[in-house]
Amino acid sequence: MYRTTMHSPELLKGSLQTIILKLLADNDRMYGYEITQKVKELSGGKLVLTEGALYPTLHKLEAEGFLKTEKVHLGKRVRKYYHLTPVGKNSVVQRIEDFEAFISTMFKILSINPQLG
Amino acid sequence: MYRTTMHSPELLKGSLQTIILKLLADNDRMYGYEITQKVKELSGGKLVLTEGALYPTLHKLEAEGFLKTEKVHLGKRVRKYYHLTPVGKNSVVQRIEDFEAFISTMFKILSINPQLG
DNA sequence: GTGCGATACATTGGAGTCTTATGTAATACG
DNA sequence: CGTATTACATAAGACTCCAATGTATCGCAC
Repeated sequence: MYRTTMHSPELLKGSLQTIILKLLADNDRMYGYEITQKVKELSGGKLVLTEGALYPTLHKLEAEGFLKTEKVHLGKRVRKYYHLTPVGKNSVVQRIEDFEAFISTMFKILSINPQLG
Repeated sequence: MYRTTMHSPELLKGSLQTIILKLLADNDRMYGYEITQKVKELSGGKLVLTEGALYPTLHKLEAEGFLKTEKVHLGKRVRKYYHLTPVGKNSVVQRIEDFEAFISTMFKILSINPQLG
């Protein structure tokens, strides 16, 4: 997926949108590069987003109405800030619930006790 | 992935191999249809494997040396039992550790408290 | 004795998601 | 000034899974 130092990158498939939406729910507005750095920080370096995964996903979430953008000029450079739309805000709650349901089901199948930290 | 009543089937991508290997670690030998039923049972009906996902995955795991098969004749029908190879047994432990590491990282990013059951 | 649901295997085409590679360009810093 | 970092982006391809389809047997009710 988005490059990881863990052994099974496939596991992460499908969670990138959830990660992005959650970060934007916590931080009001962020730009692409900032998201990659925040993920690296929060995961203790275990998760490193590639741009090839990030930007197409941001564009898709925007096209689907979950995100809005505003361009900010910094000297000659243009930075694109993303923030949640009202629809986006609702979907964050839903997606985290879905993720928790998924984990709960996987714990049952894999016989994992639900108190790992 | 393998059809689910949850809202985000994409989340499950990448975990099918882990599920299969774990079931075979717990049950010594199983055949395809039996695996679909066991997953349905363990997940409380939330996860339903499709054959289009299951059989290619079983064949792939066999080709990679994680599984071996034995054919059992039942009247005119042939049932294919799968069981873990020694390599397969080692990989189960590894994959579950990877899965737990993934969950741990996701919990950090999504600010989820690790005591949902 | 037959029709139907369940059992049991399998393949194919396609959608979706991510990776690798590549491209462009500005800024910071030594 | 050259190199790492910041910052955007796209394109080709791999990989995983789903939906659809195919074949065939078995158990049971009617």
